[in-house]
Amino acid sequence: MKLLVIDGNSIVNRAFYGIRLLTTKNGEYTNAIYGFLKIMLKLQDICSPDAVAVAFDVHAPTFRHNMYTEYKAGRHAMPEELRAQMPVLKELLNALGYTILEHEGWEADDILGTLAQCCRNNGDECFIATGDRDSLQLAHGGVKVLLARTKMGQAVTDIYDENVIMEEYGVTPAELIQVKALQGDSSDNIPGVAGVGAKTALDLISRFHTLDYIYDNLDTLDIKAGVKTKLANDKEKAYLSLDLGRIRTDAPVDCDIRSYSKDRDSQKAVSMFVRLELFSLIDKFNLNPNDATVQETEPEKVRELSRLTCVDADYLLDKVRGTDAYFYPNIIDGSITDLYFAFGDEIIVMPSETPEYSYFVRNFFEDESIKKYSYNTKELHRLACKYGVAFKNVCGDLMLSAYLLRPSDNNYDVEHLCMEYGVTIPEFLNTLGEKDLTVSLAAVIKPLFDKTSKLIDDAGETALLTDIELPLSAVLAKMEYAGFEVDRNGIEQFGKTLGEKISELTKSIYDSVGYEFNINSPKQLGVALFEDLGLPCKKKTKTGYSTNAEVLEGLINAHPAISQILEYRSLSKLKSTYCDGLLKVIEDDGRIHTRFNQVETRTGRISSLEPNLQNIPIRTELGREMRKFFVAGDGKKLVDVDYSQIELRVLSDLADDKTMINAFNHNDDIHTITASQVFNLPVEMVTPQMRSRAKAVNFGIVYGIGAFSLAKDIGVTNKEAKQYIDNYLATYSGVDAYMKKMIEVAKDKGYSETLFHRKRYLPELASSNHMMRAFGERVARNMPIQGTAADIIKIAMVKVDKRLKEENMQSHLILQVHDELIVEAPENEAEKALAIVTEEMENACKMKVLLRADGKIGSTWYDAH
DNA sequence: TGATTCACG
DNA sequence: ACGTACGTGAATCAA
Repeated sequence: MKLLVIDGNSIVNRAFYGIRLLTTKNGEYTNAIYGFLKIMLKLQDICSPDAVAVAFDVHAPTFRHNMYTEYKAGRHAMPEELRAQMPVLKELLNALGYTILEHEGWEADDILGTLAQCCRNNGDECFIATGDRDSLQLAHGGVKVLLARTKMGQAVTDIYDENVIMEEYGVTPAELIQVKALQGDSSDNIPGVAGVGAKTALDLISRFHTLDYIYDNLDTLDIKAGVKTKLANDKEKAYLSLDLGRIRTDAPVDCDIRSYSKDRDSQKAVSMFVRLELFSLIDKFNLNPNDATVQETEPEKVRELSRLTCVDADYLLDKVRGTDAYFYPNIIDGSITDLYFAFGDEIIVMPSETPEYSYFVRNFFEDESIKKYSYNTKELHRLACKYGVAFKNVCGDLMLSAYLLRPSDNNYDVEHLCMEYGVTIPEFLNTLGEKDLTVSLAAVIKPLFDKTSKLIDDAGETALLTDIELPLSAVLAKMEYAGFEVDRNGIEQFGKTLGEKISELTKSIYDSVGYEFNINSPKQLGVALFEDLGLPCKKKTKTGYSTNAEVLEGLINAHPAISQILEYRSLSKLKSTYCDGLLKVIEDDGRIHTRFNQVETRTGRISSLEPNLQNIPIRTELGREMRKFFVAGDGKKLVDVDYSQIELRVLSDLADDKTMINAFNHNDDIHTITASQVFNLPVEMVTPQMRSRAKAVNFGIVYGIGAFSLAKDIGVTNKEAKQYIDNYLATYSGVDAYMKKMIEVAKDKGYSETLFHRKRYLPELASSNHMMRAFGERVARNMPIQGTAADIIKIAMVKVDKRLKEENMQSHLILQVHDELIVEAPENEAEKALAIVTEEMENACKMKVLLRADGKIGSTWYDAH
C-alpha cells in the first residue's frame, strides 16, 4: 500500500495566499479550496497513492483572546476569507473519498509523524506532503516528504528522502531535530541556543551528531570558545527545544492505512463543485457533470434527444417560419459551420456541406417572421456579411446574456453556462454509440434562455441587452468584415528603417556595457545594469530587478547606456508589435480585420484583438508615424470623430455636480477650470504646468485617486498632492458626495452599475484584506464612469450605423477606440458622414451635461485624428 | 504558463 | 501596518 498524507493547514495556507481571492456569484470564497485541490492533483500525479489522508490542526481552546491581545502576541489569526472555506473544503475532501484526520490538542505535524511511523512499521510506502521544512525529519525508512515551495515565483514540489537530505544539509533526517534544538525557530516559539544560527547548528551536528554528545564532551571538543560559552549558557533551553521540535508519533490515529482507502460520493462532489463554480475541477477529478443532484423538488425527466440531418432546406424553413427559432451554431476554427436547430428534444442539423446551405442561410437570416435565439450572434452576423444578407429579428444571444449577468467571468461556453445555471445537459449518442456534444448543446439553448432571461429582467438589464448589446453585435460584425486598409509597403519600409537603427543601438549598448547580452531579457539587463555596471537599484519585482522605463529614466544620467536602452526598447516595441505584428495579419484584400470582443471587459468596454487596433501608437511622434499606414480605400476618406472628455462629463452627470456641469456646458477648458479651483487662482493666471497637474488630478479622480500615486505621477510631495485632492473635492462637492455614496451603495448591493444598469459584482468590498478592499473601492468609483462612457459610445455606434443605412450611404464604421469612432466614407460622402457621426455621438443619450464630439476628415488615420 | 514590459483610452 | 490609479492585448523571456 502507498499512502499520501497531507499537512492540511500548511497546504491550505499556501493555496490561499498563492491564488487571488476568488468568489462565486453569491460571494462565497473559493480560492483556497481551488488551490488546495489543484495541489492535491499534482501530488497524486507525483506519487499515485492507494489512499489519501489529510491532517488538520485542532488547537485545544485555551482562553478567550480578544483581537488586540491576539494581535500583540504576534499571532497570525486565520483571515475570515480562509476560515470560511475550511469547513467547505473538509466536506468536499470527504466527498472525494479522502480521509480527514483531526484530533483536539494534536498538531497536524504529529498526525503526519504518527502515520509515517505506522507505514515504516508495516512496510507500507508513505509520502508526506507539506510546505513546512520541519517535517523533513520524518523522511527516512521508506517515508518520503513532498515539500511544496515557491522557486522564482513558481510553485514547485521537491521530493526528499534521507539521501537528498544528507546531500542538502549534510546531516540525517533524525539529526535535523538536533539541529533545530540548537538553532531554534521563532515562528514555532522554539528558543534554541541564543546566538547559534543555522550555520553553526548544522556544522556542530554534522560533526558531533547529538546534543548529548556535545554536552557530555563540551570541554574537549573542537568548538570555538564563544560558541562553547553560548552552548553552556543555554543547555536547558537546548534540551527543551529538542523536546519541542520533535514531531510526535503517538497521535490517536488508526495505524491500518487500508482503512484510509474509501469510495467517493460522486454526486455530492459534483454538486459541491457546481455550487462553488469550480467547474474545471469536475473534469480534473474525472467526475461526470451530470451527477450533480438536481435542486428541483420534482425529479427532472431524462430527455431523449433525436438528431435529424436536414436534406430539404424548404422543409426546415417552413418549420421555423413565424416561430421562435432556437439554434446553436457549431464553430470550428473560429468560423461557423453547421447550424443545430432545437425543437424540444428533436434536433435538426443544417450541415454546411449541403448544396442547400447557402440557400437556407440567406432565406432564414432574412426572414423577419422568425424570432432568432442563438449563441454568439456576432459570428452569425459575420456569416450573414459573407453571404451578403442581413441577419434579421435577432431576439437573444446567450453569450451576451451570460456576459451581462457575470461580466467578470472568462468562460461563456454553453457547457459552463449549464453548470452555472443548473441546466442538465442531456446525453446524445450517434448511431456509432459515440457522444455528440453539439446535439446536446443545441438542446439546452432554450432552457438556458428561460433561466437567464428572467435573471436579466430582475437585474433591470433587459433594455441594455436588447437596445444596446444585441444590435451592437451586428455593427461589430460589419466592422470586422469591412476591415481597415493599410499601406503594406509603408509598414515594410518603416520596419526596415527601425531594424537598422535597432542594430546600431544594439552595438553601442554592447560597447557601453562592455559585453553582449540579450537586451530584451529583463533578467539579463538587470544583472548588466545593477551588478556589472553597479548602478543603484531603486525598485525590485517579484523575480528580480525592475528595469521598466520609469526606473531607467531615473538613471538616465548615471550611465550612457541607459538612454540607448530606452530608445532600443521603444524602437523594438514599434518594430515587433506594430510593424512585424501587423504585417502578419494583413489579409488578401490588403486590409486588417481585427476582431472585437464584446464579452471581455468587466466595465462594458469592447476590446480588440488579433490584432489589437485600439493601441496603435500616438503619444510619441515616431510611434504616431504608424498611423500614416492606416489609410482610406481608393476614392475614400477616413472620418474620425472623438468624444471630448467623455469620462469627466459622465462623472459630472452621475454626480450631478453643478459646478462641473456648468463648466462643461459653457464649453470651458475643464483642466484649466480645475487648475484655477485647485490652486485658488483666477483662470488667467493658470500656467501650463498648473493645467497639466490639474489634468492629472482629473484623471486620478476618475481612477479612484490616492495622494501617493498622484504625487508620484506629477512629481510633488505627498502633502501637496493631498492638498490638491482636498481642494478638488471642496470645489466639486457633488463629486465628493457621489464618490462616498458609490462605495456605500456598492457595499450594500454587492455591485456597481452604470447609468444603463450594466453591473459589475465586487466581492472585494467584503474582503478583510486592506489592499483588496481598497481596490474594490477604487473600482466602485471607476466602473460607473468608465462603464457609462462605454454604454454611451455603444449607443452611438448603433445609431450611426442605422443613420448611415437610412440615408443610403456607402459610408460605414470600421473602428472604435473607446471614445473615438472611425468611418470609411466615399469622398463625396465624407462631409455628410462627419456631420452624422458627430450628431449621433453628441445625441447618443439625454444627459444633464452636453456631450461634445470633434471630428476630422483625412486620407490616413494620422491626418484624420 | 506566468511575469515583465509597454502600447492605447 | 500595508502598498499605492481604472480598463485592455501583444511580444518576449524563462522556467
